[in-house]
Amino acid sequence: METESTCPAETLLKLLSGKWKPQIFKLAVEGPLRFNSLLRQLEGSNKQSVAVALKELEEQGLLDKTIIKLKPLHIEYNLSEKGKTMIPVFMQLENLA
Amino acid sequence: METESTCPAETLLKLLSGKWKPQIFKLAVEGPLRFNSLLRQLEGSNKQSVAVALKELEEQGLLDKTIIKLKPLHIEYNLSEKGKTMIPVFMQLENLA
DNA sequence: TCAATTAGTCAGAAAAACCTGACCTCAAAA
DNA sequence: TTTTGAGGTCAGGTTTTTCTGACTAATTGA
Repeated sequence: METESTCPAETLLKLLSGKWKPQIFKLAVEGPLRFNSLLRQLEGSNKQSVAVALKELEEQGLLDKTIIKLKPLHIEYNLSEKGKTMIPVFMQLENLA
Repeated sequence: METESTCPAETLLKLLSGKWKPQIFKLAVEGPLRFNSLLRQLEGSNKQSVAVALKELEEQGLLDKTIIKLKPLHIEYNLSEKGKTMIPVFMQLENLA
């Protein structure tokens, strides 16, 4: 993933660039994500790509990763505050289709 | 460039996916484009990539290609109506930076 | 203790995107 | 009539992204 650019919109588009990030982001808007169930929802995807996408979305500050220390101990990904600020743009994008 | 997707936002993001499309789109918002001058403005770019990006943006319906039959006969790319509907989203994207 | 589930990592291969340099067409200027 | 500028195309190679399959670690249930 490249980072530098002089065009702000380009930078933003890059946040959701990649084959799986837009879909993952959309699902994150709908609710918390967990690795294996996400993998099953993204038809044609694979562990590696989903893992990388999740890690990048987390590094970019769009998702928060939480370890849930209950019953079968799992990990949850939720939209961060920064992620939430992107919802309106994302929605506008959907309505343009 | 892939096309099919079930996520509308993804489809839209794809319209501006690729190394040069966001910059080209931005410049198109500012005014008509011509091939060689565009090439000079996009530092580090090359004929092939710019030609492909322009062709795709045109196919996607974001740019209109016009042959200007005057004096030195040239070709102009302008934002289409569909392209114009994307300006607000694009601007919002810029403000998120 | 053995198997299953969750959440990954890693190396290597395959596919997609991008770049380079040579070449082409058309029109006008020298 | 050779050169120049605009606007490209094309083959081939490099770089980036994505995918595959094997493997790991922690926890839990049988």
